[in-house]
Amino acid sequence: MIDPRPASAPPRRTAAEGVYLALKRDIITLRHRPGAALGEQTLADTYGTSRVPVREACRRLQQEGLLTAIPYKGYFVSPISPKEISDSFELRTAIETRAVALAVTRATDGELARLGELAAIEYTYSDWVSYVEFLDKNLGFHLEVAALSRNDRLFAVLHNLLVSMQRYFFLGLDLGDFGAEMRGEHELLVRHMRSRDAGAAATCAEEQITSSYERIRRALAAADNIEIPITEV
Amino acid sequence: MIDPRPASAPPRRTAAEGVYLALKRDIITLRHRPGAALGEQTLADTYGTSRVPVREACRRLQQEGLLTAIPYKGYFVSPISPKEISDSFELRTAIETRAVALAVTRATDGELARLGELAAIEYTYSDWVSYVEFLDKNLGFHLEVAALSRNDRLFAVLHNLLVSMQRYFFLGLDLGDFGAEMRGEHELLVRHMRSRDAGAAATCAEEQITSSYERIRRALAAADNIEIPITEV
DNA sequence: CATTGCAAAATTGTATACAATTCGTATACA
DNA sequence: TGTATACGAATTGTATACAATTTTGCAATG
Repeated sequence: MIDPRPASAPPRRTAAEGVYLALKRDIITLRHRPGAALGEQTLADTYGTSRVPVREACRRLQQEGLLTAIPYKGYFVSPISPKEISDSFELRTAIETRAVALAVTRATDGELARLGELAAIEYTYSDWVSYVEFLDKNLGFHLEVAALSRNDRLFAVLHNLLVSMQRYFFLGLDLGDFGAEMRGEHELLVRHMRSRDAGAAATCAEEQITSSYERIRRALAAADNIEIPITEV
Repeated sequence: MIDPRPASAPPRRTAAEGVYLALKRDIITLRHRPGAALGEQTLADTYGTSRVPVREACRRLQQEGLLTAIPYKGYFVSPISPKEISDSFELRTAIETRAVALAVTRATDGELARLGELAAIEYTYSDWVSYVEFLDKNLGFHLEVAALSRNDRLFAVLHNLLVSMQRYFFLGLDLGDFGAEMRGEHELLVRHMRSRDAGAAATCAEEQITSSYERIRRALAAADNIEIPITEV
């Protein structure tokens, strides 16, 4: 008899898993500001469990780059520096452009059609709720592209990267009114993919990632004088 | 006062760290065959510690893809499948070609000169010791290229990937007599980098990674009839 | 003979206690 | 005043005990 569980079993609902998810959410949404000091005992008290599950959660988040451990000081929410943002986008470009090219050669027409549906997302400017919803759907779109590459290892790495990059969008930066533009970009990308032009699709993806980075960079520069939680430890 | 420790502090010599390193080495060198079953208690006995440090080590190795956990069965050394090898090389190509291109634009002449020294490595065919030594130096060369990209995040991901791929070279496959050829490839790559031609260097790197993959693929196909620890769980 | 129920065994998850290490600070001393 | 040092506080690391969950073997039953 074959194990009835799906290939990648969903993690059991355990205390460690709970702390991991809650802490991750709180870090990504910047409820814990970059640079904030945490401690195993404090976290254990906060989340109502003991230090052991907290340790496990923190080690995972550390490996994902969201937490930084300083021995005998505690855990710290990894600071967001301009270089970290730049590095992340650079790595993302390297991986995601390849993912797009691979997806073009491997995805079925049906899958690309479905991807087109996922691309039809926007947000309304200065509407926070709509913006957060958009972020979630946008992540889903890019993860789907990654999945269509049919490369599990690539998917895992890109997934981790994209999730940790979500944090940048919660900085409260005024990126501007780009809902429609981004939707257009997404749909253009899918169009290139559906016409099975790997080169054009990859180039298109690279341009879009670059312009996304530029939007953040500009907003960051413009917000230079206000309170941005970019810490220098 | 600035913390006198280097930016990335070397991990303390702790029991968990010890188990992690030993287990990782044993997995990479295939002392633990792919598919082999391990268990927390067994490992704790083996390495002379308790289950807690073992758990931590296993979780890390799991995230790095070297271990697979099956609930209430134990940990298993991740099997090596043709698809896993293919996926890994694909991801490696995506990241390393970009690393090379970035290094070309960012490394100093001195750093590239030093890289040229690291490139001067060979192995003598059918000499296992020389081969293992070569593997280590070869990893060092590619890691140095990654470091010269000046992208910490890219470095971390590529580092993890390259280390886990070392396993493939311990399968006992007869890759053939390519010591001199690979040295030539390395030196050609460095030459392109020193002439600051990012495009040529990236293309060169991609070709070399592909040919490395082809060597493994051919050897794997040739060894199809003999005992290769490619497990299907 | 297949299926179900159940209890024992195995494994993982969690809490707690304690050991080990490091840091900060106060104090002694030159 | 500057420096060394010793001690206490804080933090992480480890072991052990126990609880929770799942698997497995076996027998009973249709």
